[in-house]
Order: sequence, then C-alpha cells, then structure tokens
Amino acid sequence: MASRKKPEPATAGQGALAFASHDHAGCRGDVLARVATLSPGAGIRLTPVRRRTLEILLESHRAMGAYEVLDRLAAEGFGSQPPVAYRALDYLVEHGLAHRIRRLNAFAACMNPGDDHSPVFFICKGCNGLAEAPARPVRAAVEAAAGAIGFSVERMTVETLGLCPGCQGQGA
Amino acid sequence: MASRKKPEPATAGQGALAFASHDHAGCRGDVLARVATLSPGAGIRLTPVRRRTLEILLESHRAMGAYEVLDRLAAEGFGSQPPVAYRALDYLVEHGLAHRIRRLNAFAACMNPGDDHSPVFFICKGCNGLAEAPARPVRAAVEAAAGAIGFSVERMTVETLGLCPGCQGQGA
DNA sequence: TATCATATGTTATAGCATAACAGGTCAAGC
DNA sequence: GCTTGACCTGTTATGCTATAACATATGATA
Ligand SMILES: [Zn+2]
Ligand SMILES: [Zn+2]
Ligand SMILES: [Zn+2]
Ligand SMILES: [Zn+2]
Repeated sequence: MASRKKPEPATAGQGALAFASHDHAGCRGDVLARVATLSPGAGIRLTPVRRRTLEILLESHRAMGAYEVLDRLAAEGFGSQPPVAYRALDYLVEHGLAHRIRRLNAFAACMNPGDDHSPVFFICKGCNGLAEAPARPVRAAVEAAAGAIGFSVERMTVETLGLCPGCQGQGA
Repeated sequence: MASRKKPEPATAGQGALAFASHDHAGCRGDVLARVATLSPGAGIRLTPVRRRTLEILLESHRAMGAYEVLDRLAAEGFGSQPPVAYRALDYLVEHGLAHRIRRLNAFAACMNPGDDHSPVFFICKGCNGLAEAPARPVRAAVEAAAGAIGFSVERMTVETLGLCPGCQGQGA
C-alpha cells in the first residue's frame, strides 16, 4: 500500500524518490519550505537571483552546468555574464542549499538542506538523473582510513556513476 | 643508504608514506617496477610519452594539472599541444596507472597499480600533498546506500580535503 | 604490398571559472 | 539629511581545462 500520509517530508533527501516518478512539485515545495524555515535563522539571505537560481536547480533531479543556469537567468532578466551564475551558485553551495557535482562540473540543489551534510551522490549515466543520500556510514569509513595515516578530514566528496533502477536492464 | 630490505613494497599505496618524509626514489621505483610486471600481461603499452608522463606524475605525491604535465613533456621534445598530455593521461587513467583528482582538475600516479581500485584520496590543503588509500570499507558503505535505492554503482570517486599530519597544528 | 590498427602530432574551438572594476541599495551612525 | 560601510549585482576581460577534427607515421597482418 502507498502511505496515505507523509510522516517524513525528507524522503526525497534519502534519494529514494529521485529516480522514481513522483510528485516532484511537492518534492520541490518541501525543499523550498524547509529552506524558508532556515533562511532567517542561519544567516541565509535569499535575494531574487539566488532564490531563482535555487528554483531552477530544483526543477529536476539533475545537475546543471553554471552556463545552463546562466542562460535561464539571463532569459529572465538577470545578468547575462558568468559571474552572475557563479556567485549565486557559490552562495548556495556555501550555505548548504546546493552541491557541486565535480564529476559533472555542475551543480544541484540540496535535497536535504540543514541536515546531514556531505552526502553521497548517485549519477545515472543512462538518464543523467542525480540522487543524494546521507553518507554517515561512508563518512565513518573514510574517517577510519584517514585516522590510520593521521589525516584530518575537513570536506569529503563522494560521487558514484552508474545506473538507476529505471535505466538498468535496458541496454544503454 | 637505501633500505636493506622491503618486505612490503606496497606500503606507499596505503598512503602512510605520502605525507611523511621518506625514500621517495624507492617509492617511485617500486611503482615503476610493479608497472613493469603488469605491462605486458594486462595489455598495457607504455610508449615513450606515456612512460614519461607516468614518471613525471611519480616525481612527487602531488596531483598535477594536464597543462603542467604538458609543459614538462614539451620541454623534453614531445608534442606541445594539449591533446598530447590529455591522451597520455587518459590512457594511464583508463589502464589504472593514474587517477584523476576531480576536486583539483588534476592527475596523480596510482601508487598501487593492479590492486584495489577506486581508492580514497586525501588532499592536504596545507602542502598540496596527496595520499591514496584502499577504500574497500568505504566502497561497501556506498554500495549499501546504493542498494537501498536500487542504484547500481559502476565507478566511485572519494576525495577528501583536509590537513596532513605535518600540516596540522601549524596555523595554515 | 596493401591494409588496418594504433600512436603522435597539429590547428582550432568548446566549455568551465575567476579577476578586476563600476554602480546600486540599504542600514547605522553622525 | 548626509556619510559611511557592508553587501549585492552587473559588466568586461581573461585564464584555465578539455576535446573535436584532421594529418602523418609506424608497425603488425594478410
Ligand atoms: Zn522530486
Ligand atoms: Zn537513470
Ligand atoms: Zn614517495
Ligand atoms: Zn600537508
């Protein structure tokens, strides 16, 4: 049975929904709502460009290149030069509202803002979908390896490339 | 004096040595020797450019940008255009003799060729040093997270930024 | 020898990212 | 009110990273 009620609006953050067809409007709405509750307290200032940039990233479970975002912003009357997009994106990343996906030289909205940060990313090479999942056990394993050589970890990037459930078994 | 005996030529591969001062000539030699034993069997063809590229990467426990490698190659009489470096580097990466460090847009020699691949990388932001360590437990944790959403992992990137033992406690 | 695969080199271009500067807004303090 | 300073947005210009497309060489195969 489907659940009649959503006790956990954060489900999308676990990555389960990203690759399944789902009520993405609600998905996006949940994130924006969570951001709204964070904004004042955490010293986050969502100006028009930043908010719009976040909304653009939230349109799909994909990562977007900075220039792709820039095109969208420019088309909507914002600045048309690279720094406009990079500044907004960098701000979102620094404040935990977006992530940089290094393998793709691209950015994606954080699906779980405020929570467990330094997630693991799953990039589907079939459909370009992107899912984000909490990485606490991964982080622990990394810390163990770091401890063995006396290294102190500040930031961690974990990205995987593979096939989502939908793209498995269909050749490509 | 050189070490009298090396019971574990693979020690460097565990990352323990990378940040410590050590007999790096031996370190590099070990890797090259291991590569030599792999080359014929694994269908690896180390042409002059490729070999030289690998040697350049092996000069230090750092990652090098493609253009930095290119400058070196050009100065030694090889081609002077980007594809020369990129092709050699890509070949080394594809054959497990080097790694791409995405956070740095750079490349590093693999310190453990032939063994456990998809290691975890430790990047020291103090000295730019780079260490590579086996990532089996990390991989397991990632696979667990992937399994939970039905994602099938093909390649994994784990990079951390932090401070090596030598750079900790000295402000920078 | 003719053919094919592989490797190396070139020119040109695409894609990603930042430095440096200019003007605008707004609140705090005089 | 006016000034100051913090911050945001926009610009131009440039730098760094990476690949496409084409030309030539070499060596193994048939
Ligand atoms: Zn969604
Ligand atoms: Zn997919
Ligand atoms: Zn060494
Ligand atoms: Zn260091």
